[in-house]
Amino acid sequence: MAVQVDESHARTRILEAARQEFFKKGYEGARMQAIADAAGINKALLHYYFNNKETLFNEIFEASFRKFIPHVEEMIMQEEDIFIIIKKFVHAYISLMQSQPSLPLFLFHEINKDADRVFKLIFNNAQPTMMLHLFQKVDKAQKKNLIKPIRFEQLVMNIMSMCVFPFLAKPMMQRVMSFTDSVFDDMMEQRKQLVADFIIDSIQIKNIQ
Amino acid sequence: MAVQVDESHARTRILEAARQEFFKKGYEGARMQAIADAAGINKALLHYYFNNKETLFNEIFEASFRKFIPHVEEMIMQEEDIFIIIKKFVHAYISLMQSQPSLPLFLFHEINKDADRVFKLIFNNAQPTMMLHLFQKVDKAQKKNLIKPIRFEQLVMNIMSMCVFPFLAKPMMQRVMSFTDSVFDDMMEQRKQLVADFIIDSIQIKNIQ
DNA sequence: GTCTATATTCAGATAGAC
DNA sequence: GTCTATCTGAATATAGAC
Repeated sequence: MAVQVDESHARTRILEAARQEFFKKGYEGARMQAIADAAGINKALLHYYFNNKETLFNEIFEASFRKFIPHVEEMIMQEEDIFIIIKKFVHAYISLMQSQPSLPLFLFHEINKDADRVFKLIFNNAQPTMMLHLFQKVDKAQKKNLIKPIRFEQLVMNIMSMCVFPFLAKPMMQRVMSFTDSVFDDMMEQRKQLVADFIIDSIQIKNIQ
Repeated sequence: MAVQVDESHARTRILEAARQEFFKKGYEGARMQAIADAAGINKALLHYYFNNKETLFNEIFEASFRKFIPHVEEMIMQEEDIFIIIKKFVHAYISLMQSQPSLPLFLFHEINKDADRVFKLIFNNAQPTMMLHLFQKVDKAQKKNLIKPIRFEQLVMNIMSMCVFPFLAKPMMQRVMSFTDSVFDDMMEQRKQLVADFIIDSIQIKNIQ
């Protein structure tokens, strides 16, 4: 007898509908009615599966937040060439954004409203160690005179900026610079290479002989 | 007889309180009660000055949006050296963000919810021509072989990313990389120089003789 | 212009039938 | 599990005194 293994269709549809609604509108802007409609059910059933709006939200938020920090720790630890690390990091981040384009705006908006609440919700799991590993590799490369002496935090800001910002600013940029969705997609695909090159070009110490 | 020239204190205080509340919480998250409290008045008086929440919001949104595009058109038109243009552009943008740190998140969030509504509200005034002027200068510099052949849109993305993103990601970055407000402020001050150099380093064609 | 008190609206939540 | 109908509460908005 199939002990209900399959996440009954309704529950799954609710989660997907809720994710989209919360991502687009934020917590307060999201409507339970809209979620129910998108999932093809009614509000009562929503409350049957998830007691209330906050429960539903938290479930989605936690899962989303974990995704925002890409799983590249192992790669960083194993790889020695700092330029390859940067290339792979950029690639991983842009790919993540492509698969979840409205994730960062959602996260930043919620964090902005109440950072403490958010981080309490998240950091029962310990602080991610990715940054530490990255720092060590950058530090080593600087000591070997492979890259210029830029402050680590500034370098990370630059990399993350160029990977994530376009997805935050997309609707605005599209208006100001008049390009279509398809052009945007092409640009983002290009950026996997372009951003990595851009970073490397600017930090690399070129030995001119 | 002083024909009420002075924007009676209350109205000014309301606008300032409302700006902060809307910037932090977004339209739906903002509370008229909170605005009234912060302005040191009560809700009824809010409705006396501004008929309703939406009116108040629109007033603030329009003014904010205009600010987001810095007034650098004249500078761009007059200056010939593309590297100086970039330096001044970066400086202007970061300075703007320093004076209005939560402006971009607010704008992007509201635009994300309903881009059409927002742009209808804004673009009675014509499309800003800044981008066009900037494009022409970049194009000219490329034809003179001063800078590498990067696509214009990508270059703009890179510049804006590095100027604006840190202010969007601040609370998140502070957690992940553990730095204080004062360190953040110092970093942003540094970035006026650093970002400009970073960009120029990566697009400049160096004539090695 | 500013207030207290009250009305209205609407979204989240519940009761209960099937 | 799923629905219709209803309740509750919170937030916006208004009436009207001073």
